[in-house]
Amino acid sequence: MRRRRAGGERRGEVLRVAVGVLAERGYDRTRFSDVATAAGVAVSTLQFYFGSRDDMLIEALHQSTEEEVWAMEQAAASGSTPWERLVQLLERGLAILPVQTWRMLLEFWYAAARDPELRAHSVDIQQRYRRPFIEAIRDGIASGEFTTEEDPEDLVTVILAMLDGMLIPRVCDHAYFREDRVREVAVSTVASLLGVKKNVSYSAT
Amino acid sequence: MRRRRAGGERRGEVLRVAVGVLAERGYDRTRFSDVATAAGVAVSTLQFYFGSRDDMLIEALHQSTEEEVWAMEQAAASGSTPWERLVQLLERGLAILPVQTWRMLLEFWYAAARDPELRAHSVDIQQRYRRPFIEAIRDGIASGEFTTEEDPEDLVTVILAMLDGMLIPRVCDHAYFREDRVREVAVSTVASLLGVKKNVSYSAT
Amino acid sequence: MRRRRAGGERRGEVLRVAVGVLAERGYDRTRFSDVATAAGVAVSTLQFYFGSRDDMLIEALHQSTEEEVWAMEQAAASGSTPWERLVQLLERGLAILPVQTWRMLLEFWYAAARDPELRAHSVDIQQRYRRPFIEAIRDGIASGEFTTEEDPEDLVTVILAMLDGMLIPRVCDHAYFREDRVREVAVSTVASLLGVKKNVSYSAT
Amino acid sequence: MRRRRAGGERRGEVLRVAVGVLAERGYDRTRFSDVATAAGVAVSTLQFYFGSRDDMLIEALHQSTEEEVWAMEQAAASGSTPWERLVQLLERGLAILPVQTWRMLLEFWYAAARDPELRAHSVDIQQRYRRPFIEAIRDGIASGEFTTEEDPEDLVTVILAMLDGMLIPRVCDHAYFREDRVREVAVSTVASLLGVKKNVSYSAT
DNA sequence: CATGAATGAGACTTCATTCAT
DNA sequence: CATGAATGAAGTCTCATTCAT
Repeated sequence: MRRRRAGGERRGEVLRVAVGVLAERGYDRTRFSDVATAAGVAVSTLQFYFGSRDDMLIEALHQSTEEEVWAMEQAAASGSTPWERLVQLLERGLAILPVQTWRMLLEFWYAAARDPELRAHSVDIQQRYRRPFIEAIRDGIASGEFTTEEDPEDLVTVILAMLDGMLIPRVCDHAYFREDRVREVAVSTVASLLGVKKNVSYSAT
Repeated sequence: MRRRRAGGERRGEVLRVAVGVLAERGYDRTRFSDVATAAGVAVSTLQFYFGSRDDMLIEALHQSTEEEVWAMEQAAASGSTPWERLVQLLERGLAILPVQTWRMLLEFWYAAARDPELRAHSVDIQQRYRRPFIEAIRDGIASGEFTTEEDPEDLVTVILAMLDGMLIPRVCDHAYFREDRVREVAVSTVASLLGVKKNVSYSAT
Repeated sequence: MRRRRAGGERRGEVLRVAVGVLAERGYDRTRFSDVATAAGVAVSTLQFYFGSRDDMLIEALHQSTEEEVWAMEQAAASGSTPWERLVQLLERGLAILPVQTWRMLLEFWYAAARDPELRAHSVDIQQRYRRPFIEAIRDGIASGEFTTEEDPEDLVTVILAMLDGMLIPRVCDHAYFREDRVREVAVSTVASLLGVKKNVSYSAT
Repeated sequence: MRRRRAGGERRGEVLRVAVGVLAERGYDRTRFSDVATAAGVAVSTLQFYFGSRDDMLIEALHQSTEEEVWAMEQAAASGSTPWERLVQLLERGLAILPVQTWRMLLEFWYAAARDPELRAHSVDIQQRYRRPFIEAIRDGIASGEFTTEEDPEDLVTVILAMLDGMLIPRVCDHAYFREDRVREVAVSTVASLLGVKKNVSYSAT
């Protein structure tokens, strides 16, 4: 079983360092000594804080995904109409963020593909991630703002796949991935999918 | 230096086994002994065949991605009109395949995010992966079959992101991912993006 | 990179054991497990102390040659006249010491013949080894005690070659090598080389 | 037990290659594959020729020391007076030869220090090596050409130690070792040791 | 609270050797 | 005669973990 021990106030700082190292090196290549060096503490201190190596890394994954979900929930709160909310959500998913953010997300999904406990967590994360999208679309359909015959669930699955799929060119730093152009195309894709008129809608952002 | 090609006929079979084990366990957790056991050969035989563990796994990644690209190129050849070709490509990307296939692909992108040599290969793979899509869209625009003002390059980036993003629910076995529904939504998304009438077009498949 | 200094007090003792094992078995045949067994510690402890096998052995070589140089410098300090000092130096080089001492010295020169870093060290060691000889001879020439037209540098090269050459019969335990007789011949050789009257001088020892 | 198998005519050439590789790399670091690469044959061919790795290397050591003894015996035959013969012997020992020669000799003594079989061989080699020196000195004493009260055996021990000791600066490529100067000093050392007048004698060479 | 010392488990790698052809 | 395929033995190295302070 994974323990979670207490520690001094530096624990929080060290966890943040661990997140960075994890994003940089990847789960299986992040050793205690990497984090220890980066944080300027002894290996045994990490064990004192977090227990085992897995505990440390899992906590780092939880922490960073939690932040990402929270950011998405915030984004949904900042628009008034369904389409505006949806655009805010898309903007967040399409934002130009430090590559570390994307690496960590990919890290999480990759790890969740094999670790049962992480997989369970990933189900939870995914649901909370999807919710604001689903609600925006449901609202838009209800109000007649959106026109579609598809189930909002499936629409969101496709929309989020589109966003998630961009992790790959981002972490691989693929040249064909032109952030600005892609944002526009992605938004207009969603617009056409929901029967929203592009010009009007996107200018709303 | 990475050695290439040593060993007799069994080498090919063993490589195929290595692909399977790699998909199952992931790069960093695939040990020589795992593959040796699965293939029924000695660990030292693997080293005789491939040189080092890394060489073995990288060759496995190359091999399997090569197959995937090849499958995509085949798919493009089987349609007559641009839209039919595009649908064939989408069908392949959306096909119900053994989860091992998706795991291996994610494995590849994940590994390419950190290994410079793999990253270089990933650029090449990605270009070849994109090409049939780009050509189909260019042809469709040229013939007037598709209506869009976006650059085909960016359209493909988004379309492939959509397909790639589905790797995540697939490898994590997320329940919200309903293969059949998603295929339909994805195809109609592309249709609407290119100004193709859904009903007519999708029935063509 | 070679790590330096880790571990507690036992490190020094263990290093001494390593010197012994190295003299006994030779560089390339001294395994971690040999030293570990001899020292009564775990193999991983040796790695904790020294880093790698090479680091351990090189430190052992440094340590023991250092001692040898030091002994020679001590010997030079114990004579008053140049000839007496020289005889002390010769005595040290000709002393009846445990065969381990000679083995270790041969080990060092042998290893230095191929390892660049050790070779550099060997240059330094050799210079310090030669110095007391050179000084004694220079002093003897200056005071008129020695009569020679050769450069002291070259004289020392030959004298030290004579001493070093005895490593071979010693480590091979060759029967023709009669310690006592050889000491006398060697000293009288040096005496005649420097124009010193044997009887008087050698009795001084 | 060490076997010695037969082989085609290339065996002799390959053995010569093995001698070179052995001098270059040292006993313990000379692998089958090193010799195989250098000789352009397969590893299994070496085993076919020589049996085991040890057999191959021991044979290489025997071969090269044999040549060295033979060269010394030749040198002794080329002088008429005892002193001339002795000078010829010294000249051979002091000759400027490829460093590989010295490396191989050191290799032999080093190996003989630990391998019982090689040690036995080294006793034999040493005796044959010493003989021409001893005979020259005995002859010189008998003829009154040399004046000494020491036992020729011990004199040779010291003289050969002087020559052997030069292996070290040679294989380590020490700068203080000035071949030409050292040859002169060494010969005059022997001259003074035997009561031979330097000027006359060395000019005889 | 935090750390350094010490260790065991587990993996990669090297390399001589066996065997069939 | 010579070689390539395949393997087992043995060693080094990495790293998480335990323990005493």
